[in-house]
This record gives sequence, structure tokens and C-alpha cells, in this order.
Amino acid sequence: MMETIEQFLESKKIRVTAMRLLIYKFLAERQVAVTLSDIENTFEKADRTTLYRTIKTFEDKAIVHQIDDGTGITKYALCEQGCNCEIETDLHLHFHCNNCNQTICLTEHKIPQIKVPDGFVSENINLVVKGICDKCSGQ
Amino acid sequence: MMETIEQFLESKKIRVTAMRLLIYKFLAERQVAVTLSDIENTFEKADRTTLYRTIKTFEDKAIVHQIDDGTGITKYALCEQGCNCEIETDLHLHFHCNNCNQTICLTEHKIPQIKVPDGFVSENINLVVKGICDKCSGQ
DNA sequence: CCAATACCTGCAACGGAAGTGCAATTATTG
DNA sequence: CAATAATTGCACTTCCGTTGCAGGTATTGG
Repeated sequence: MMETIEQFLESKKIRVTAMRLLIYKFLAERQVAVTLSDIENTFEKADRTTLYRTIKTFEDKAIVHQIDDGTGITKYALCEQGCNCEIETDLHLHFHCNNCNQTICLTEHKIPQIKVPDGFVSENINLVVKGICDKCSGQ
Repeated sequence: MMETIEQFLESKKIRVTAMRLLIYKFLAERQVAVTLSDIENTFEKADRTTLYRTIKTFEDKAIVHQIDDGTGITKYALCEQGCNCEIETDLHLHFHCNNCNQTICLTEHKIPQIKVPDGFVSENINLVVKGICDKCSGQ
């Protein structure tokens, strides 16, 4: 079942606009998490706010998820099929390259069980591995 | 071997000033990670920049370490004895309470081995468990 | 098909946090 | 005590995230 981006957005109850299609395609092309200013630099004609709100809309509709990789700047990436970001038990694992500064979703690598002391209740886990990515280490 | 704070700071090659003693004591009293504005609110007479630079100094000398708990605001906590924050292999584990918004160092809970795909080199791991802390869950 | 409505976009502006340059003050050293 | 070095405070800047409002564009119902 191949569905177009337009159909996909409509299925998520998001109105299809030129801007949204462009941003969606931009995210889909990339394998890494992007910042808002990455998007800004790519679509210089568009307003910051529009891009910001587009991402927010995508986030609300569980099309993209936010990533905090410790750089202090929020990054975003498309959710994969089966990614249940809205559910707290969904565990994220991200890799941040200290060399090229890119952040990658390692969706296939699940987070192991983490023990917390008595009295503490774990609801969610944010795990960022930092180091050198495959492209940079291969050089 | 009890050493005074003055002696401790001197051993780290940090000049002892009233400000630094106050901030050190403030950090030592607390069991949780604090933000820069926490410190600002506590020492309203002092200038923001001074507090900022004091923390930076402590950080450079490995007296405090930075914590990124996903709130977007950098927090700081005293390094414990034996905490080798400057060494990349030192693994941090922190707990962020979604209720009281406090972040706690769980220094006794080490991070388990995380597998990364071939070609990736892991240098450091940031792990934040979010949930309800012992104080909040006990109520 | 048109009007009413809802939604999207762009501009302007705000607020918080991090960071820097510089001058003045304070401490250290010889 | 003088020269030097480090610390502190003020002013200012930058960056990111966010919101209010006005104008434009798309959608819906009659």
C-alpha cells in the first residue's frame, strides 16, 4: 500500500499545504535529526514562525518526535512506522557524533532495563550515546 | 582527614573568595542539581555573571558537573569523591522527577553496557530517567 | 457559487538562558 | 608598598523558543 505524502498527512488530519509538503520531504530525505535552524537555512523564503509551527503540528500529530541530544538545541526527526512517541513506554535511543555533530535515531536499538532505587518510579528514559558515528570513524 | 572547604578549593588551585565559599556551600547542602537561576535567586545581591563564571570555574576544575536532564536548562551538581567527570568513560545517571521537577544524581547506579551498531564508537553516555521521585511517590 | 468560517502564514515582538568585553575592585606576589 | 594577576559587576549581545495579531488562503454549508 503506497500512499502519497498528501494522503498520509490527510490521514493524520493535517491540512496539506505546500510548506508542509516541503518540510515533510526535507525530513524524509534526511537520516539525521535536524534543528529548527537547519530547516530555516533550507527554506530561507519562509518565515521562522511558520516552520516552527509546522514542526509543532507534526509533533502534535505524532509525525515527528523531539530529540534532546545534550547540545542544548532541540532536534527533530520523523517518527518511524510503529514509533509510538506519544506513549511513555516507548524508549528512545539516539547517537550524537562529537565529530560531525549529527544526531541519529537508532530505532532498532532498544534501551535496556534500568534499575532505579526503591521509591522511584520510572516513566520515561532519555538515552543519548555520544561518540563517533560510522561515517566519521570510517575515515 | 577532614579538610575545610577553603583547603579543598586551594587544593584545586582555586582562589578562595566569599562568593565561591557561599556557592560551594549552597551546592553541598543540596542533594539535587541546581540551575543557574536557582543560584541567582538565592544570592540576589550577586551579579549573574559572577555566579555564572564561578560555576564555570568549578566545572573546569572538576568540582561540579553539568547535567542535561531534558528540561532545556543546564543544571549543576557537586561531583562526588571519585567522580571523574573529566574522563569520558565516567558514566552519569540522573533521575528527573516530573512532579517536583528536581533532578537527582544517582551516582551509585551505573549505566549498563549499551550496544551501538558497527562503525559507531561510544565515548560517553547521557542517561536521564524521568518519572516520580521517592519523595513524591511516597505521598 | 458565494458567504461564513476555520485554518495557515508572516511580521513583530518578548523572554529566558548563555555568553563576552571592559572597567573597577580586590587579592597575591615579590 | 608597588606591580601584577585574578575576581567581580555592569552593559550588552546572541540565540532559541514562543506568542499575539493581522492578512491571506482554503474549506464548508447553504
